[in-house]
Amino acid sequence: MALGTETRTKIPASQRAPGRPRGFEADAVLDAALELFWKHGYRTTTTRDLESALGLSQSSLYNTFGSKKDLLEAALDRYEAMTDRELLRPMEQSSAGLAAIDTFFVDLGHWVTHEGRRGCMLINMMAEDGGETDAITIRARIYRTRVRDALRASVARAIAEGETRDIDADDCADLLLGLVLGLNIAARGGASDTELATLMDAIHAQVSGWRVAPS
Amino acid sequence: MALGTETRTKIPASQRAPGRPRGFEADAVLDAALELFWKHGYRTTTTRDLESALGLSQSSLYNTFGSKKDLLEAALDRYEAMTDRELLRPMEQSSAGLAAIDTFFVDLGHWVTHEGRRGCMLINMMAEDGGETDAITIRARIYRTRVRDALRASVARAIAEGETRDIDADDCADLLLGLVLGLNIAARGGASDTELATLMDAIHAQVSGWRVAPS
DNA sequence: TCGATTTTGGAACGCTTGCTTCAAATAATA
DNA sequence: TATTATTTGAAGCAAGCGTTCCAAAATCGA
Repeated sequence: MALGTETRTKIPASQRAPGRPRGFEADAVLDAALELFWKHGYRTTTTRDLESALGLSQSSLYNTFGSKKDLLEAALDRYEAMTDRELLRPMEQSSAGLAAIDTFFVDLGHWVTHEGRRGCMLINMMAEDGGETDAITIRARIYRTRVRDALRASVARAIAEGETRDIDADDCADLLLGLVLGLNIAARGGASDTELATLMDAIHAQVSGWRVAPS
Repeated sequence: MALGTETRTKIPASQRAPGRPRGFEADAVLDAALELFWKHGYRTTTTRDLESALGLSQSSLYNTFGSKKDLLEAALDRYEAMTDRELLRPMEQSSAGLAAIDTFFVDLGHWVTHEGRRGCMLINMMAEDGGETDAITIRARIYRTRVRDALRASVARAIAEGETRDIDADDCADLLLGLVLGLNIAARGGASDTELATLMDAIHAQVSGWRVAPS
């Protein structure tokens, strides 16, 4: 019986397809975890919360993802893909100038107020972490740069097409990034609907003010 | 022996000056607690942290202030007085228009970056709490209104004195308040010195752009 | 069907949390 | 000095945290 064991070492364990299969799909679980971290924050989401919301035991959770921080990282990967797809690429691939910025902020407004004022998860994490975790700090910095560059490109397009009066693309992009951060914390931190709408209006008025001919 | 107890009930306990006196000054302790909450946040500051930093035992702490949340409230009272004195009243009492806004943002820049990027404590609390605690939400809302109104008054002064071109004071104030929030989260959330300086420059450029004659 | 290998549920661990308890210490009053 | 009222320090409490352990369950190649 106990013969023919010599072939076992040749095949990597990851390809031998042994053992009990998983009772869940990792991606679906990641999306559910993303939802929790996004809505309630990292620290306040406990592994017990995850257990009951994701429908799998803590042992499976740790067995699959490693640790709570690892799970957050994996969820953030998915989140970045989401923002890329739904917020940033549309602006980057648009041929419009100021109009692209307008639609970006409208989309962002929906994004951060959707389902109980979740804000932007990456900015939430950056605020919650407070620069203590390198992985988060770096991730947030890259994200900010990405948003700023996309905004700058739109402003540059507007300038190139003679859509605007004399403005500096970098200053505009920096200002808008600051407003993205401000809008996020306003949405997340309990500002009223009125307050939020007011801020959105002010941002829109600002962008409109860059146009050559007053609308 | 057990005689002459009839006078005891006539005098209120708070005025009879009995018992062992405190070994600390409440105001100094409040300032130290404020420091901790400001720098490290509310949740991450434990009662043991307070115990060792304030130099008094937890029993004294609870005996004097009630609870951790009560201590935060008392510390926030002091913080509000600080911001009033050092940030808001100078702008409110200034006779300048746009220049008052410029100095406000310079002061704010120092304020939020001082001693390891503490940000503005009230905005920190509003972000950390996420609209869950009414006391915090209301306090933050009042503060935002206060900042916004002071900014609006300065813009209105600039308009009245013909310092600016055609702008709307309310839109400007809302925009600037959004930038106050953005600057805070940038400082608190691990943005680099360069990034912060860049944002400050963009804000300054924005305010300068409101002037009639380009500087 | 056997043995190897993995996942699963549940219990448990060690640690930290906000808060309380209580006897000892301290000081003004009578 | 005895009484009374208050603070203080140390220990302790129950609950919650992230994480680990382990026997039972489930699958596949042989």
